[in-house]
Amino acid sequence: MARWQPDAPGRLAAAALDLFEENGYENTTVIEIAERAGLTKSTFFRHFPDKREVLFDKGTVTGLLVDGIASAPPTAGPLDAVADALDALGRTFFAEDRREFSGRRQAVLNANTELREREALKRIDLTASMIEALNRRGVPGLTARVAATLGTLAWEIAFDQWIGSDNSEGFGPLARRALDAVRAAGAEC
Amino acid sequence: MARWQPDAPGRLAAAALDLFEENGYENTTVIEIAERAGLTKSTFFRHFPDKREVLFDKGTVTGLLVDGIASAPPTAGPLDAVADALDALGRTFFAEDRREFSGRRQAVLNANTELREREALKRIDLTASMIEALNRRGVPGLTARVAATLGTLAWEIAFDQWIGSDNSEGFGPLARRALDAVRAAGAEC
DNA sequence: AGGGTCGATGAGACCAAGTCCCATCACTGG
DNA sequence: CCAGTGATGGGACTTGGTCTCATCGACCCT
Repeated sequence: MARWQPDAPGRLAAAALDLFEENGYENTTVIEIAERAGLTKSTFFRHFPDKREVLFDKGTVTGLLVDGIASAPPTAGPLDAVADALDALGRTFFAEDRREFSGRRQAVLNANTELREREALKRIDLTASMIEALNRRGVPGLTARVAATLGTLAWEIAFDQWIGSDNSEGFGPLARRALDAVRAAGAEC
Repeated sequence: MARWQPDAPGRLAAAALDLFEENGYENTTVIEIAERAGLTKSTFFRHFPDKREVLFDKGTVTGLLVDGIASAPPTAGPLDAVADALDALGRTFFAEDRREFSGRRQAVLNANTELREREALKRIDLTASMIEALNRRGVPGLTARVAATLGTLAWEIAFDQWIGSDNSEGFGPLARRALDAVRAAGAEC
């Protein structure tokens, strides 16, 4: 078996996504994933702590969001800072070339409860990171919690639109509009 | 081994909570749980789909919340309906005699990522149920989403206070206050 | 060129979660 | 007293995940 080919984690992730699409998550074995990537079970678990994690990137999104919140203008309110961060995310991570992949990945996630569960945990941890970032801007506890929660909701809405529409206008603008809509809906509660 | 003792699921859940407190979730085996309850592994998995689920009740909370939202006065706004539902929950489920148990259980959940993950999924499913219930009241999509999300946040805040304080004033009032605070924080975003 | 070091991989034993099938027991009604 | 039914026990089996050790490949240094 040929060793030393580059980017083992990337090959494993690609193989996993393919197999999950073909046969479903539950009907796919870690050994099968590893074999398709030209590797072994041992190596799979050396790169990913468990089978689910192969579909999740390691904190780069969180980092981008936290940085985006931190670097928003000091005059910006909590939700404005979140909007800036989502916009930054749209420029760097949720770029057009990643849209098809994101859609495929999300379809796989939606099809399996175990994966949805992992996604739910990631979402909570992400929200917690946003709260911390807002706290560091001086936003008081509860306000930060509300802003981060609404920001996560806007993210979710914008993401669904982004992977759904064809002639898309990019994640950033969609997120801004979603956040405005959420803000408006919150006002009339 | 004595068979036919009553309430196998309850005995399993109690044994599990005890063992998780003593040795931690990861260091506890399903077989150990079953043995302490006077049962076997087979019976455990007959009552619970997996090891995590032994700490989660089967949808009664969701039912209570959905009913509470449905039976709120027609004039009540979305967040008011949610407040009524949380109040109903405080009267029927989060009663004083369940407080100590809830605290123990929550401590175990917080100590383990796998359990936090399951909790995160439950929270999302609960929020989805609340959204549906609000939709059935005529609350439009996005507004319902925001209201349910803020309601879940208020729940979380109130629950932490409820299991934390000693001379507690009950879950219902705490939830109402939390919801008001969340509403106020949302206004200044 | 050759030997040594080091990080990444392979191989396989091992444990626990979860599934499945079948035997067995206890309670119920006739 | 006996047949039926539902809950339990028992054990084989698959898979996820951990661990340890051997091995390989690249790079470095002389």
